[in-house]
Amino acid sequence: MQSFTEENYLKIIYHLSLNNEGNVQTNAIAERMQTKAASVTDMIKKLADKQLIDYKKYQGVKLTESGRSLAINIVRKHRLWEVFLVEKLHFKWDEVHDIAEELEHINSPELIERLDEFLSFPKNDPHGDPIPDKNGKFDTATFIKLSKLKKEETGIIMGVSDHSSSFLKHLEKLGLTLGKPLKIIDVIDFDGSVELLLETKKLNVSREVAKHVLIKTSIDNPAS
Amino acid sequence: MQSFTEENYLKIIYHLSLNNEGNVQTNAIAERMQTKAASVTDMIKKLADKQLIDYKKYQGVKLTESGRSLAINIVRKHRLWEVFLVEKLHFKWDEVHDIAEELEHINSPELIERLDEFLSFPKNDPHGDPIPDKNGKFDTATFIKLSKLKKEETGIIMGVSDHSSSFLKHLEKLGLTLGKPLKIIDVIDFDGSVELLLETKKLNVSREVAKHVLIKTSIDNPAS
DNA sequence: CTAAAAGTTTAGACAAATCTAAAAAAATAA
DNA sequence: TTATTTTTTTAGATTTGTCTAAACTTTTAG
Repeated sequence: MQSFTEENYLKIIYHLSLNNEGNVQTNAIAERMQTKAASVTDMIKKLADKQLIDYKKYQGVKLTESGRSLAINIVRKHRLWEVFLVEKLHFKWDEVHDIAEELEHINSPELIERLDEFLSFPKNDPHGDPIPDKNGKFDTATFIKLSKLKKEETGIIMGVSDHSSSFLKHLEKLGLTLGKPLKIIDVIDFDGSVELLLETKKLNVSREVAKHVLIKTSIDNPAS
Repeated sequence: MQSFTEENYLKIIYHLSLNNEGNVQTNAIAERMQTKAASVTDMIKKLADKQLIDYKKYQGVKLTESGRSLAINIVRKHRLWEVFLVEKLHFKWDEVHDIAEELEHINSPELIERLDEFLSFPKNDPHGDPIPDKNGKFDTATFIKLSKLKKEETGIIMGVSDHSSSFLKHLEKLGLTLGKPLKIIDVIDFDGSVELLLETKKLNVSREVAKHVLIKTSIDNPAS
């Protein structure tokens, strides 16, 4: 069994390895863990001893099969608890991260299977992220950033790539919530902001925001 | 904020102080914490520094107001999670203790208030123990042990004073579950075992078992 | 009331996770 | 390709919670 700290390292290494292909660097881990590079090196050695990561000095790290499997299980727990908090306890989507961050370390496979069932085996968490099943399999469908859409294109909001409370609160205020359909009216050259029709409402969204909203595109009435 | 370990010490000191009136002894804590007396002394000093317990060398310890309040909050969380596990996730009453032991340390007052509401503000946990409200108040009604009842007396099973899985499984098998009404047919002199009518079923219960079943007595049809 | 037993504390050590400061390796730039 | 910067590692220290062994109080028994 792993300590909370080890679990957090594994989870962070997993998330970092999704963004960049190669090995994960010490400094990147240190930043995410809010700690110092020296501490990361110490922990890295420990995780390598346990065969949870591959590590060669100065070359960064990579999860092994068992390390990856542990990390995905933590992600599964985190996202299931987020669903519970939003669906059952009526928390808002910007309020659940920190609580799920604690709950994800509760160690009881039986509990998680029953929770999954209680929630009717959800496929996605309240931010649209896919929930791995108990074997670690999950939808890898990647959505396109709102900022990549062109004039006239349409789609549905499927997720976000920034989970900060301030960003989520802002989206809420704009009405940009999961499942909402939208159509691009125009992309403004000057600042890259996006003018769009959200259901029936017209609004302008900054490029910064558009970069973190994930869209499933759809064919917009091709006959017209 | 307290560490998990500190919280466990407070909780154990609280439980021990319910049984015997005086101060709680180092060795008693050590036994419950599965640790050594020397370790307990170290922790005791730390908790005393934080003004969570009163401590004089060789004299045992006693919770202060704030220590007691923290301990009761942990008990509240433990019992609410047990209700959740049994009522919502359909665990059996003998399966929930260890999981609740982990969940009780999750630190989010908002979470606990919402959980309480989600569960419709239960007054008792699955073993009949009272759940403190958010101000730390709770029913102090103490029930009588089944082993204290006399021939002809009747009552309802309200709780248990042993929470071990083996004991609870045994009760389940006998049909001795919360809310069941019973009447004493006879108390056997030889071994102190109790013959009783449980609803319509006659059965014999050992003295050891009877000592850990808690009863609310009722007047048994005094007219007859 | 003293001697033995029981219970408690101290002293010194250890493992886990962290830190600072300094050394070493790798990457980058002139 | 050498010098500088960036990144990473090592060395040594700190904190938390634990331990063993020994010393010290308190309680109990004769």
